[in-house]
Amino acid sequence: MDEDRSTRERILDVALDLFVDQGYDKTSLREIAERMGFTKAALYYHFASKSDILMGLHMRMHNALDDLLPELGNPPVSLGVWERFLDSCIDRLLANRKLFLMHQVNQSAFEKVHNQDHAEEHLELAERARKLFSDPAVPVRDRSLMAASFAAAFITPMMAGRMFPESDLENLGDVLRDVVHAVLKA
Amino acid sequence: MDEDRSTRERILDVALDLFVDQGYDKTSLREIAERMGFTKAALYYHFASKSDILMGLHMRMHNALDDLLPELGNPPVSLGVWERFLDSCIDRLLANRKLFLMHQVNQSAFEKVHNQDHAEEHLELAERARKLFSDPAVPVRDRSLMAASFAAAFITPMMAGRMFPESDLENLGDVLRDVVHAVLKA
DNA sequence: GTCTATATTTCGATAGAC
DNA sequence: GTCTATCGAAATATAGAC
Repeated sequence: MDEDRSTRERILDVALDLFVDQGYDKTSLREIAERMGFTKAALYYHFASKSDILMGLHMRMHNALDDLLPELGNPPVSLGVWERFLDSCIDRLLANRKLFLMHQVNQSAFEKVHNQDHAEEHLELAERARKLFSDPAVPVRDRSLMAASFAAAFITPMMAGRMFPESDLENLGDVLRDVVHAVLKA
Repeated sequence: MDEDRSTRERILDVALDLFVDQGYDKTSLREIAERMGFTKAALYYHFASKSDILMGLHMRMHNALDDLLPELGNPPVSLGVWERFLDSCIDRLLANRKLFLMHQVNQSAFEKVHNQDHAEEHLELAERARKLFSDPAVPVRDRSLMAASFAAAFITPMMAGRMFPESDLENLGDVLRDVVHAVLKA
C-alpha cells in the first residue's frame, strides 16, 4: 500500500513532465507507460482512466493553494485583503511552477474534466476570482487592478521557469510582491 | 476566388468559437462542418488539414500584432521602449480578445503545429520575449518587471472577456496602461 | 465546392492470464 | 502489479462521383 502510493506518485511525476511538454491530449497512455517501464494496461491498476491522472495532478494543485483561500474572507474583497492574499500565493506559485504551468498550458483539457469529476465541490480559485472580478459591489477600476495583479502574480512564475536560470528565481518572489503592491496602488 | 476567401474566413470564424469553447483537440472537423452547413469532407477543399485551420487563426494573430514588433528595436531593450511597446499592444489585445484567448487556452496545440508548419520564419513575439527576458545585458530586476508587465498587459484582456460586461471594457485599456507604467516604475 | 463512402490510424479501455 | 491480446469508438484524411 505504501509502495503502491509511491508508484502512483511516480506516474504523476512522469505525466506532469509529458503534459507540460506535449500537452494532455497529445500525450498517450502508451507514452506514459513506456517511461514508467511497463505497459499501458498496467496504468489502469493505478488510475481508473486517463482523465483520472489529470485529476491526480489537479489535486496536487489544490493541496498547494487551498489552505490560503480562507484569507480571502467573504466578498466584497478589499484591495488590502487581495494584496495580502497574492503575497501569500507567490511563494507557493514559485515552488510549484511546473504544476501550475501544466494547468495553464492544458486549460482546455480541464474544462471538460471539471464538469465530469468534481462538479460542485470545487470552490476553485479560478471560480472565486471570476466572481470577485465581476462583483458590482467593487469599483470597476479596482476590479481591473485586481485582475491585472492576479495575472502578474500567477503568470510570471510560470514564464520564469522557461526564461530565467534557476539562480535568478530567488529574488523573483520579492520583486513580484513589489509589483503587486505597485499595481494595486496605481 | 473571392467567394472562396469568404468561405475560408467563415470557417475560421466558426473554428475560433469552437476552439475557445471546447479546445482545439476536443473539436472535430465534423462539428465545424456541421455549423457551416456542409460536411466534413468539404472542409478539405478549403484547408489541407485540421492543423491548417489552426494555422489560419495563428496568421490572424500575426496580422494583429506583427506591425508593432519593429517598435522593440534591437536588444537590449530598455524599460522605456518596453513600456511604449506594451502601450501599443494593449488596444490590439482588447480588440482581438477572442483570438488571443484561443491561443492562450490552446497553447499545447500550438507547440506541435509550430515546429511542423512555420519552423524558422517565426520571429514570434513569444520567442522575442523569451530571449529578451533572458538577456544578461539587462538587469535581473528589470527583466522580472518586464515579464510581470507583459503578463498583466497580455493576460488581463483575455480574462476580461469572461469577467466584465462589454460596457466595462472601454476604460480597461487606460487602466492597463497605468498598470504597465506602475509596474515598470516599481 | 460539396457530396458519399471508405480507408487508415490511434487511442482509451477491458478481459483474463500470471 | 504487470502482462498479452483485443475491442470499439472516434477521428483525420482520401478517392471519386456530381
